[in-house]
Amino acid sequence: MATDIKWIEEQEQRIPRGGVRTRFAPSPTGFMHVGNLRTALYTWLIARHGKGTFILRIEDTDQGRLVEGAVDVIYKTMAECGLDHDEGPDVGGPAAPYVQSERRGFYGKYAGWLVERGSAYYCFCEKCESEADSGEFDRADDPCRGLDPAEALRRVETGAPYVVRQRIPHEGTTTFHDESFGDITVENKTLDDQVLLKRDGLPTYNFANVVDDHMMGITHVVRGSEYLSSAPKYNLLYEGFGWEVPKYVHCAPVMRDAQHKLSKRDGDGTYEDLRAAGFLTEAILNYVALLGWSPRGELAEREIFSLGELAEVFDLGGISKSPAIFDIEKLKHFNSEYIRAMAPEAFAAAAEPYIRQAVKNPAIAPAAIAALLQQRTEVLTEIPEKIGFFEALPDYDPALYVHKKSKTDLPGSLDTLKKLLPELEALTSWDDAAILGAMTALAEREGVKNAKIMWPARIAVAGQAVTPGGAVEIARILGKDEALRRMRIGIEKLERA
RNA sequence: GGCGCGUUGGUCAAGCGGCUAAGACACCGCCCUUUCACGGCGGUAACACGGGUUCGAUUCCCGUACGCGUCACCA
Repeated sequence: MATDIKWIEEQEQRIPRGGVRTRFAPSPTGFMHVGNLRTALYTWLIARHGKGTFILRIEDTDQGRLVEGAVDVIYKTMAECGLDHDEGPDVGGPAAPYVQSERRGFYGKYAGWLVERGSAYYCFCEKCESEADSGEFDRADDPCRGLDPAEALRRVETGAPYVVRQRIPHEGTTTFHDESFGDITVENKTLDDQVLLKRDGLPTYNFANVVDDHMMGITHVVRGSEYLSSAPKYNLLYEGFGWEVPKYVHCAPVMRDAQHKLSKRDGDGTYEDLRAAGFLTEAILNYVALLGWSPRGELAEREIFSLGELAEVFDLGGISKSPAIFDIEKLKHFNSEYIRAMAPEAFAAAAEPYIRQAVKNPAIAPAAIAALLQQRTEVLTEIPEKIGFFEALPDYDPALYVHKKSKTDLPGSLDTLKKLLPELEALTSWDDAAILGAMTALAEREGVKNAKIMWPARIAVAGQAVTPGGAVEIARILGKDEALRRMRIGIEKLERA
């Protein structure tokens, strides 16, 4: 059971070197929540900023928590977000395989080697665990730690069940450097001899991570700050192996509110949910990028960045050390900015399903409504409720005709509609210019402000005060017959009122 | 509880020894306008607290408080 040094050396030769290499290493346990997405984004940005390599690695060692289809969600989300990877399970690469369960055989060899190097040891005591839990057992007293190596090896070879533990010095301190947190020093005695290889021969996450990151030549290890306190142990592990320590980049968590981290059970906590809620991928990425990172210097006031622009300006120093609260209102703002910046055709395409959800009338072109909506839509899902009146005139309260700013009242509105109706009936063409012309001409003839004509017209035609677009556009889209029919209804209503 | 990390307006945040302490979201007001929206202008609102160091602290150091993380054969 002596370590196969030759094998180790071969692996060493395989390690891809040169340039920045980062990896996103999710475990497929469900959907991608925002904090995860942000980690993926930062990891990708570091690679792209450094003209380096971005790797996708699937960490599926925990069979118990595997979720069906979760790997596909990861692929799909990454692709949709434009976070393309250069190496990964689906595209291969020099450090293949990229799925941890397919790397099973590696970890035991490395663990054995680490034991030989003196930085780990075989632990046979079955009672350690329960006794440690009950506080009756001090890990420092573990007899296995001091066991003669030859004796330990002999017991392993006889088939005695064991785990491999990291041998952490009882004295001294360990200092590691984090790119955003700086130098952090801890006393070694606060660190415990963590398990590296479990009784079933599989590695723990902490061990697999270090081995894989090394074998894949990762230069920047990006992860959540929940790993900050294990970082010293990682450092000791790298040192034990005699490996170069990568740069650490720890990111503060994304919070749902002051008390709660975003988690998968939160309604809008995942990328998928946000998409379903009507948010655009670009807006989500832009917002998430700024949740925990901000550009410095001249760019500090800027907020809108495309993915490519982010890659250009992203710097490790801009990463925040404190948790950020996810604010859906601000995301809405970003979303509306992105919606307004879209090409009209692109917006029409994105909005069409939502428009059709509310307006089935085949005579009405979704694109016509889309044009009215683009400048005033924050989230796509709010569209249906805004345009229901196109499908059917709501039964509205005549009081809507009273509007102080336009100086309209009930009798005045009735008068206006009565005068406007024949004018519109007489029109030979039904476009914005013609309709507007009829309305402004009437206003001029009556010697009143446009608003005094427009307001009653809007109410009559839409049956509500707040609408996308004005009376002219709505009348045009409804078509002459329907628009005039609604005006007659308005007149009836006013006569009865 | 031990250890580690953090703390600028309600939220995201700039600041990195000397500033009237940026900007954005939200909120309020005004203007524009064919309502709402958009846009323009303006406003309310912050350095957690206490000690130092310094000519001078939001900025550096030490405490306190609060928050987060971690102390698994889970990741």
